[in-house]
Amino acid sequence: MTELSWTDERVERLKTLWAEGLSASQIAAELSGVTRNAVIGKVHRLGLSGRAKPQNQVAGARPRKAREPSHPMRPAAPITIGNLAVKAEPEAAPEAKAKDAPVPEVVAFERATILTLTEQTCKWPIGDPSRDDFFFCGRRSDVGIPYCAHHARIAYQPAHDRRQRKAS
DNA sequence: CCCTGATTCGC
DNA sequence: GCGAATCAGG
Repeated sequence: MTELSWTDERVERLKTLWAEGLSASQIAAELSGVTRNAVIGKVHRLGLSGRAKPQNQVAGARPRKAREPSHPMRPAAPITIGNLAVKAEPEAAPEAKAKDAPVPEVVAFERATILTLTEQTCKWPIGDPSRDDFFFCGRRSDVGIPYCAHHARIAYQPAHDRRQRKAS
């Protein structure tokens, strides 16, 4: 039974995955038989977009660029510092499906910069590396370990597969 | 060039 | 309603 259409179940998964922050292509790879375009198209038709739903919308207003102001803090791509290869965390683990408290997790960062990184400095990236307000966690880490205990945990968590399919 | 989502428009 | 093609950005 390979009904190729947006059944309730499929739409549900789409919503869930989208809400979890998976990219359209990843979702497309997850749901067989659909391309990322299809996913995006459906997402828009469903009214989901940007993953942010400001319940109120001025009638008539058409905020073309209602995009998210980027993530305030998110490790993304791997970073290479000298001969130290720093891997950004694979995927932030969805705490509890937006159910419990968001958990502020405000830690005392040391605002380390590349110049102040040492073998014992946590190299967890904070912010957007392309911005000037970017810095590293900087707390003390064990020798040989790129992250402090806190971030090492996060970095190791997931066992998810990097599903990056290529459509033809 | 890789990727991302947004929008358009023929079906 | 659907999604490929296209567009715009990183």
